[in-house]
Amino acid sequence: MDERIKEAVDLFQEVMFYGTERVIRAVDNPLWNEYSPEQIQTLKLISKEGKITSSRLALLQSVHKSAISSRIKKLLQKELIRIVQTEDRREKLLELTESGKDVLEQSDKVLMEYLGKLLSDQVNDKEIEQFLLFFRKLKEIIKMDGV
Amino acid sequence: MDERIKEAVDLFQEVMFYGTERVIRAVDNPLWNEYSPEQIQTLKLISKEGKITSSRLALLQSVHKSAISSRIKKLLQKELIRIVQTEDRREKLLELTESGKDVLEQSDKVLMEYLGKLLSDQVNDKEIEQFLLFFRKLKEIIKMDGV
DNA sequence: CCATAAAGTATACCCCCTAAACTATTAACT
DNA sequence: AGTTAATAGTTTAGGGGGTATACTTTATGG
Repeated sequence: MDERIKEAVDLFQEVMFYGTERVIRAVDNPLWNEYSPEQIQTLKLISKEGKITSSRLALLQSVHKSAISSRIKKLLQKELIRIVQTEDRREKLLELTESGKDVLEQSDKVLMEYLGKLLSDQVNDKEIEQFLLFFRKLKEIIKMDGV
Repeated sequence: MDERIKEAVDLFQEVMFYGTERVIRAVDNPLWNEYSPEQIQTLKLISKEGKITSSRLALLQSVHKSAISSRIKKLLQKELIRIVQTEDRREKLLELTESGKDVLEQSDKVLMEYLGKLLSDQVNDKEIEQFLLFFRKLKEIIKMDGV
């Protein structure tokens, strides 16, 4: 295999697998102690789709439905989401409550400040364009589009 | 804030936080069912440093020492690592056993095949150079160098 | 020589995940 | 229509991840 591919894989592993964890822990904000990254992501997905079912969440997060089930339970207890019944009485559509929207908004703000500073401190104007290209390509590669 | 920084942060979040998880779950190999990503990473770090203490592992993985303690316990039970006593009888140096080296080697191979294919399928020869540049830059940004 | 610091361990408590069993409801097929 | 199969979710058991705190053992430094 190409040496450069090999290096890319190493870097991919190092940066994506382990670096991400470090960044998440470095974001020091009360919000992140109160809600887990997975919970926040769930809010984000619900917000993005407006209303969503558990099964679709499981699909989007690549996770077993029982994992979603317990997550939903916690979000309901915290009153960040609510259930909307549909005609099909097996399924439950989920949507954000006002408080859920607030939490999501705050979380976005915190992250934007942290990462924004990180990026603007270390990436100059010329590089930022290439960064965007890179991230878009990366997203494409790991097939994250809508699922 | 610059609109492009904003987009970069969004992509960063999406790709790094959530995309990584998806990739990890997509790597379908018995090895990954037997050993957790954290355990593998621990093996990798031990291998990289030859011998290492728990405290240094905690530092490198940005994790509380008690988390390392339990991880080490599991790796010892699986006989992937062993303890080497030093003069300072408080500390325990850790090193890989033969079996630990095997596991690490296999895991690297599996990952290399999976990610290697992903990359070489979707990134052409010209792009790969830029990929390397940006992974290196990314690594720098999230301050992962040696700690 | 004693107080303080450092390396690890143990425990309690939380989150995340899977697999398998189970309920309820709807779709499908003979 | 009536029975069978599929689908949406929940629950439970079991294992991994993490934190904080208290505690032991061993060094270090006044």
